[in-house]
Amino acid sequence: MPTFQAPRGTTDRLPPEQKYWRYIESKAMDVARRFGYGRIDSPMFEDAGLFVRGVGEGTDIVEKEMYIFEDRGGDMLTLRAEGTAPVCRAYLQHGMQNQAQPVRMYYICPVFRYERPQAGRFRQHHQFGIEAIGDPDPSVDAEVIELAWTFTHDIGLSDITLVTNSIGDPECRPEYIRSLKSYYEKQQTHICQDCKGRLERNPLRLLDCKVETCRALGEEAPKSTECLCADCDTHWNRVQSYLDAMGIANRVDHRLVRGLDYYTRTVFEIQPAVEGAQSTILGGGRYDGLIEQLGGRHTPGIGFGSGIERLALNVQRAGVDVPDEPSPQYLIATIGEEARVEGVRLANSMRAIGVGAILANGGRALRGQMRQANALEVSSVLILGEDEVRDGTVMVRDMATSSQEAITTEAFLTGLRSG
RNA sequence: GCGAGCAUAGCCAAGUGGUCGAAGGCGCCUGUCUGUGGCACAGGAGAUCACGGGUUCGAAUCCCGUUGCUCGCCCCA
Repeated sequence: MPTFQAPRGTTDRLPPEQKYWRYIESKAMDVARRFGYGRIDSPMFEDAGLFVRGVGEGTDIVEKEMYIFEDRGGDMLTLRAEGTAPVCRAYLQHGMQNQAQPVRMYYICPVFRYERPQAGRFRQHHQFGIEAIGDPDPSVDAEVIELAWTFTHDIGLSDITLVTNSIGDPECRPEYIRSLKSYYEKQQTHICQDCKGRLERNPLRLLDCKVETCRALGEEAPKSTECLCADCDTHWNRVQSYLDAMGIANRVDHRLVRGLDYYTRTVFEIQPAVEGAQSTILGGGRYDGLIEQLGGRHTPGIGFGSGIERLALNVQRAGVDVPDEPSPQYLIATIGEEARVEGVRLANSMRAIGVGAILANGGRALRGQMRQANALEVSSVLILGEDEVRDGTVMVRDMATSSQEAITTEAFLTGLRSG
């Protein structure tokens, strides 16, 4: 064991894995561009109260998963525990209610939660997320879901399912929760120990219990979509008809509820086909009460978050053909100290005009330097020895064809400049 | 927070009490080829066998503790 290791639940992302991230991030940025979402980067830590007020005091995230600390000035801060609350905070702080609504923003950033790590779950993970704030219209729900669906397909995932539900709003949800509770209270003897606690603390979560008998009960439980008030019902039906119009198939699952308190009306997730507990790759919903909760005027909003580690895992599993990071183009091999100086000078000139060049390990024989070129998969090697230094030339060897020719250094650089 | 499994070089790993001053493979370095890669061959470097304690004449191997990792539950991306 080395003296120091990356902290539990964190990982080093090494060069060979970078291509997956570059791929996913570039697809994310491109889909955001097409839908008119602008990037926002918020701080990695925030006032602890932001998450307590936003996400909800009773949630697991706030209760036991936040990285919370007091800084040297005595402020209570929290490493970003989720993506939506900071964006809403920024919306308020910068007076974005004065922009054309909705304000569309996306982010790619790390998220921190103190959890036991396992497959697809980390203490520091990364999310691509979007938020559309300031418009209650169901077409925005449909747009956000369309963006999610487009994005997951753009990165090459096709064996995935979109699951949707509506959990109502403050007007109709209390009534729904009452009927849910009374249904489960009659089944007291059949539900698991955890669910007995949920009955008091968070009745909605009774629905997504994994225990077999509880699952069966959940199937038969009252459905939130059947208890919606008139406004929520209209909203829900419109979202569904817009999704229909776009041909986006979704499975309505009345057991889909989400763990953050701020959700209202539309909630949705995208799940891959593979079995496994940590399978959800994207999840979101509407949060019409959140901005008010954070001290602003009543402002509707909707968005989603998507875990990049889980996306990368699924991209690899699906065998998606991800383009390789470009390998360096030129390696400069030198023989002897005089040539070494020329090599340093040449590399400097090449880099100055924007061409990639790396100097071979000079302590090695030419043979060893060539082996290095091969290992690095460079396309060409520039060889500098006594002859080249004397003649002011460079030997350009094409590694694919094994052909080489000497040309003057000046001509070589001119060739590079002209492309 | 709860439960289970695992821990031998950078990576994969053999080994289940003495023949281990630890096999093999990948990777790395050198040479065969004194200025030329991929292949082959030869050689080399690299391991407090996670850490601490115990049992034993003897421990990588058995026992206990610690730490770490992995997987599952909870929850979530």
